[in-house]
Amino acid sequence: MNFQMRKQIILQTLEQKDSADVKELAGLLHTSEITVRRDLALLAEKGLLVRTHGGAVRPGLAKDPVSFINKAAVNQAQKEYICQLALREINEGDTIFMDCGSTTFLLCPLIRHLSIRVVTNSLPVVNALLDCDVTINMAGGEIDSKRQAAHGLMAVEHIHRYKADLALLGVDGISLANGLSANSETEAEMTVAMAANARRAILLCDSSKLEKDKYFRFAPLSQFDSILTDQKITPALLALYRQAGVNIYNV
Amino acid sequence: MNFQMRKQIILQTLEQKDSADVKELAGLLHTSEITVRRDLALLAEKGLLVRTHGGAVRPGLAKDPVSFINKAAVNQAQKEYICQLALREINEGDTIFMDCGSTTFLLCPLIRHLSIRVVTNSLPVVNALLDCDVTINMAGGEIDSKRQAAHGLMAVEHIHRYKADLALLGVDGISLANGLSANSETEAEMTVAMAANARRAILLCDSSKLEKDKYFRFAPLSQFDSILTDQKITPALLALYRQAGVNIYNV
DNA sequence: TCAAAAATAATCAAAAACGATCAAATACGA
DNA sequence: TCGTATTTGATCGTTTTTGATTATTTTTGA
Repeated sequence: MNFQMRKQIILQTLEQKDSADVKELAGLLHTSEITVRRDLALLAEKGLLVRTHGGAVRPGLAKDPVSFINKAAVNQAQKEYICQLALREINEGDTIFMDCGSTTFLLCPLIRHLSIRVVTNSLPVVNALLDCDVTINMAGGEIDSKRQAAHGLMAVEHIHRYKADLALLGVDGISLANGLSANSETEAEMTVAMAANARRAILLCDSSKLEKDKYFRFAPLSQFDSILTDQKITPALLALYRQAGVNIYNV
Repeated sequence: MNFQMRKQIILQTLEQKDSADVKELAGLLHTSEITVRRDLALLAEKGLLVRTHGGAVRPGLAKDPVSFINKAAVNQAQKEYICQLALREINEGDTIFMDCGSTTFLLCPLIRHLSIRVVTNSLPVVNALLDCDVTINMAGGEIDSKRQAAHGLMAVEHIHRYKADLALLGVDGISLANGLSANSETEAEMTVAMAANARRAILLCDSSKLEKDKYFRFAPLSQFDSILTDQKITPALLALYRQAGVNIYNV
């Protein structure tokens, strides 16, 4: 058993299990722990793995988990429910716009295995979709540190260069009277741009945001194809929206 | 049993088992170990196999699976030294291009307190500069999962929309004879675009990459203002570069 | 925070493999 | 058959790899 062979087995093991410890590898390779350590040091030097105390992990695993602000925790159950509804709207091969909402972020784990193309301005979404079957396209521009997303002229221009089958959009507030409203103009701009360049634009909106107006009104409901919400919405409100001609779904 | 016959058997054995040792082959070929070694040396010279201590492996097996993530760990001390040199080139108020190299990534912690604007195509750089005094602008486009960076037409176009005071660029290989070379065309494209749109373009290049040619040659040294490297460079090499008119610094 | 346990790095020694050199065997042509 | 060239094998000093030992560092749990 020479170094090349051990290297194969070590890298293969890491590929399968993400990590391995020195004892385990020594047994697997029928060699001593010191030899394993030496091998790991060599492979780490080439960046083929990352050493840990007692073993090694795949390089991808060691990259610092980016600490994204997790608004997702608020109303998470409802948001995850909405994600399930959104998932049914996605077809293999689609190109999809996803904005920087917390709901779209929660959708990411559910679409990693799909052969689709995602165009987004959200850093957390990009991060959640790295190394999977999804082709990612990020809109460039000035980065808003708070929202961890690209906004502004360049970002909007970027979106206008693409045509998507579907836009999945979060929104801060919706009301029948005033349509969509947001806490920030730049975010609203992005929502409008994505909706304008997608064949279908769907709003992901948990029931707590319905009939809430935020400070900046920016679009009528008629510009969107449908709203996906959760089961906490009252039947009366649901009926009211439908009566107004809005396609709103919670099942 | 002549050399041609042995060659057949050796290559066939490697094809079947991926590797073989000298003892084993000597038995198989009914010959001495020294003869096997001589055969292996000849075959290795032609690239038909790769020698190891005690035997040989198939050429494919010895190749390192390319992994771009966490190259930062390789030669980290030298790279951090280069970052110190680069830091001196940056002035408050500057707009700076930074590409997706591991050296530029290591520079991030050192510039978080500066009031500058950074335009980059690298996700790790963006992440490392979130929530600090730096204004970040990310180039949009298709995301290369391996390199964790935006590349391609849109990304290059994005860069061309901006003008920077300084471009800090990593590079895979530099040689006096062939100039800059890279492992990937898309990365080279970005390097060229950034250099073209910056008042000063500086190469960050640890000494291990000097006089190394990678597979894609893409730019002459004359397009760059200077090279920053580390102290492991030999004085002879340093003199050689300076004699050729290259501004190269390691202090 | 400290102390025990685990893992590591450093040093050294042994074993295996290697390269160089030379001698023997073999093949080949005149 | 002889002489030469090529291939093969043997020997020996050198290098590489491996494993053992011990001191140091890192981790972990109180």
